[in-house]
Amino acid sequence: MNADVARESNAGEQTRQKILDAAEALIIEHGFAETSLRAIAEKADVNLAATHYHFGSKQGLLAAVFHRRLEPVKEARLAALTRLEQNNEHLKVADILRAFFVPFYDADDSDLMDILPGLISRIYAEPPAISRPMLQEEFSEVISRFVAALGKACPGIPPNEMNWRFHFMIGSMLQLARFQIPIGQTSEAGSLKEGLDRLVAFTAAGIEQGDSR
Amino acid sequence: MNADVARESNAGEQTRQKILDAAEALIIEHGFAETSLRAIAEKADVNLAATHYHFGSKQGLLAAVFHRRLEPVKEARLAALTRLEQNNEHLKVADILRAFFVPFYDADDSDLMDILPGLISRIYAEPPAISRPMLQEEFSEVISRFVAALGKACPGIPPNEMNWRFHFMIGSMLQLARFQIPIGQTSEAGSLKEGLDRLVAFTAAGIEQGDSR
DNA sequence: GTCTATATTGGGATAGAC
DNA sequence: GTCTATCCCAATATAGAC
Repeated sequence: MNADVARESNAGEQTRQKILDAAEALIIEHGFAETSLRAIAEKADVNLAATHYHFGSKQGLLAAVFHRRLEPVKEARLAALTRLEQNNEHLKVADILRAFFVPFYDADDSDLMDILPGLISRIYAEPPAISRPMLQEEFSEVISRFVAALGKACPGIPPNEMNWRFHFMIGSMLQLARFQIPIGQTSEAGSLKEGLDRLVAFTAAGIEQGDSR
Repeated sequence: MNADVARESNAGEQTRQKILDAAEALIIEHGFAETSLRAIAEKADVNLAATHYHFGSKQGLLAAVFHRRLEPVKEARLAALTRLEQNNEHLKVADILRAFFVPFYDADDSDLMDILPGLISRIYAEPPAISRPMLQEEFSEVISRFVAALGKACPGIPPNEMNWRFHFMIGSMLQLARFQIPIGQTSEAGSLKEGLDRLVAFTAAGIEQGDSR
């Protein structure tokens, strides 16, 4: 993984990556509107003009930052679900949810594990005019496949209702992403892994609710 | 309600309110960082300098905007829970959750109903350095009282675990606040009221999960 | 308490040399 | 493809008259 970065030996591509890395870190920490191109260029140790050369505008940089991370998550989620469907006749809700969460919280690359939740929760924090199209673009396929799988696992729940439950599930997921531990709780040894288990249990209960199996 | 606004007849207080109203609307629509004092002054039809006179700085205005709305919500939530506890021996989880949600989604004043969800989801969207202290300040008492009530309603669940479930519940609530309908869903006649019922059902299932009653 | 006018900063974007 | 220098604008904030 990440061989694409190492392989690029020309200076231009390296600069591009440095800018993306710096922008990503600053956006996670401060949000998009609060992050200036100047701050990004300084942290990346490149010239300010390079940001415009590579990405055209601040908006273009935003899109690139997000797309670089979201694309692999999308693929991993779809692949995990496909694997699940091939190996089992009847899927359990908790397994489907895990296939959805794991590429997000628990990437193979442990650096990514620190990055993804913070980054995605930022997208959702953007004004709907910005976040809606981006989420639609990056996630509509994933959402429809997972909602369908959940519907199949819970035959009693109509599709429209399952859409809503999926919606609430996303909210819980984001809450874990934003604040790793509950507000007002003193720091706890338990890792993100423990939060993930709790998230699966909580959302599975909400999704299965009222279904007769 | 809102007699405090009408009573203030001196011009200063009227200006203050106009600024707060305008700022609130713009923050809900665009977010805090994206809203300029100029835009606020223009919408409020007051002079730019008046914003500084009344609130000192942009940050000060932010705090005032939020506090004006959060204080009544806090009081309403605590009062609703107290009323519930006085009239029943054993509370149902769904009723406790309703006492928490209703002052938020379903205020008496129907204008407020449009304002509160959008505003509160904005607070959570702010960088943690800003949102954490504000949420702690405004909500810690409410959280501890509601978590305690939920714990009493579900004797099988340890307090630490209930903290987590409460945390996830907040996430679902915010998701409904941010996007009134699920992403990718075509507009639906159902009002916010319908979403509220679904929210109660979803979160109650997650909170009661594993409890033996 | 409200206004006009202005100081000052910071940020996005671009031109043009190398 | 990268740099320096600069343009231009928008924004926060303040000074001082009324």
